[in-house]
Amino acid sequence: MSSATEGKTNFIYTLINKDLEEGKNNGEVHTRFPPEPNGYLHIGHAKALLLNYKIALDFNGKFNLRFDDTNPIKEEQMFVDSIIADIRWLGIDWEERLFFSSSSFEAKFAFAERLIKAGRAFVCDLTPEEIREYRGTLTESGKESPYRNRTVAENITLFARMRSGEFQNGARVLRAKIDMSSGNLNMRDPVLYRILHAHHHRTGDTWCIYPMYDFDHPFTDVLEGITHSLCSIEYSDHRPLYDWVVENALELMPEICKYRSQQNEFARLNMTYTVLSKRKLRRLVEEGFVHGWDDPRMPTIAGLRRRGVTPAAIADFQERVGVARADSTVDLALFEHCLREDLGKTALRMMAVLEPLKVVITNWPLGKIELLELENMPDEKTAGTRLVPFGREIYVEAEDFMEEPPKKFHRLTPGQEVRLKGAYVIRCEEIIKDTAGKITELRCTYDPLTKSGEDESGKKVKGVIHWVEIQHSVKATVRLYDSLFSKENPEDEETDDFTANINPNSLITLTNVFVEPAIAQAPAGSRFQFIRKGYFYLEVNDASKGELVFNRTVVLKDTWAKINK
RNA sequence: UGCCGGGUAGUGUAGUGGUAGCACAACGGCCUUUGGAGCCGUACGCCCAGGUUCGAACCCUGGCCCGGCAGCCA
Repeated sequence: MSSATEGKTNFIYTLINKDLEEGKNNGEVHTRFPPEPNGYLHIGHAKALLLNYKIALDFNGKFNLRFDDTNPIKEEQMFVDSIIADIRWLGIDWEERLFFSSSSFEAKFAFAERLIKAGRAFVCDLTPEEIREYRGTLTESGKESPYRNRTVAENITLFARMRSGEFQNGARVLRAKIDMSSGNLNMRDPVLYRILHAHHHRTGDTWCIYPMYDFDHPFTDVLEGITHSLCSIEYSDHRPLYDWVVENALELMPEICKYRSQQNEFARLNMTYTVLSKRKLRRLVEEGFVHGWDDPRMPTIAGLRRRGVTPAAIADFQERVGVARADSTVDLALFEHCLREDLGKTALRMMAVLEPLKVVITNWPLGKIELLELENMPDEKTAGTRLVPFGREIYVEAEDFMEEPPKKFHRLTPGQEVRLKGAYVIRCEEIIKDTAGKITELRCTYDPLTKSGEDESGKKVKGVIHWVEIQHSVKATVRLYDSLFSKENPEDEETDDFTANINPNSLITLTNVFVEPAIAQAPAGSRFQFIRKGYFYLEVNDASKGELVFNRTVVLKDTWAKINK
């Protein structure tokens, strides 16, 4: 046991430690992350990815990035690119070990030939429908293919002819000769190769036969020297077949197969208020419920990135979630906690008024602007300070004023003073309304003795609100994101269609937002805490177009909202 | 009802024969120029029933409940 793994206790670390004690694979630990390039990575993939990566780190081993590209019909180079970008962004380093299953198709073909020669594989002419019928059912055993006893020579010839392109898609397959009466369907002479006349994004038209996952994956693991091949629970039933392939690889291809790779399964991630299946995410995109795979409401890595989520928060989340074999659904609140924790110690505090209410401070001299020095992070002095202009006309948050406040409302009311954050204490003297009775402006007075940091008034006000001086403020657009679904579990509940549970308020766009001038100087990609409102990601800052767009990453914890319920 | 896997606070996860812990959430309080952060505290759990044992979350037996599997997908 290495000291690096102390403190981490999960069944995978336990089994790896045991393997190490037993001296398996020369005491090496080598993991991999094997995405299929047919879609975008999401937070569930990040769990698997980081798990594999950290195992390699913790056990002083190696980690490979490998694209499982054995099905040219579904896979595209575009996804290879996006997946690589996402994994890089997460901070994963695969060093020089970027691999593609398709790179070793030739070795796999040779392995298949040896299986044939060993009498352990055969070319089968049954149609797909017939193969299904012959396979039997969950409760009845299958029956052997009439082609099962072809001679080695005939099989070799037919397999070569499959490769050379003589047959149409689906005409023939190569199958393993295992056991048609096995209780495990995967062992009932599984298909190893199928004919697919399709252009592959890497091998082009070199091949018209492609290996199946169950044949390709274990063999590739062995080739790459993977010691621990982690996958999700639904592959448990495939493990005997995985082992069958590994055993045969070791026996029949000893010149290139040295490692006894082993598969172990863990439960995939589920989270409340979202869906994590490629099929469902695809529906959200294709049916226009979101604006694309990288919509900030999507649980995709690309979406989370635009949302303002940090790689550190994702990594922290992955560790806290842990890993086990039991099905589980993690509370979204845990993810949000990880976000706030990371952002809380890295994001500068700034002021922005999302829904402005004009306040005129009647006893402030006309035209006078005072520059106030505010801390960028109150709990972290090294983050420094900035100057914030203050003047006669400011905006405050509309919700921070109430004419007839409920009990415990600590903000601005006709009878109650509040402090403007980093500035002065003000009192509301007059409410201006339009003809409809809507409040359009407040007339307030300030107390000159209450300047922040040099208060001589002795006043103890309960409330502190944020504000922005109008003249120097910068207008911005803010996208308020909330969870995409309004139900903890979007997929059960009474409806049979998860899209019925989409949160109609998952995106609210505010275009009349005013931010303090310092924020407008920041480059796109910056993250801020808007005081009292939440964490925001500056997605676009294009001065030439006057465009300033923020995405809300996560709200602050809100005790008042809770009291109010 | 074939094969495989799984059930520890609300959620997630430790603990593999010796006082059931941790985190998030919840609740109460303190503190606060963010109703943020921080601090202190409270409550809640071994699926059930038998058995073995001085002693069982852990071992045995029998139930119950949940998940996966019949692509030439991965």
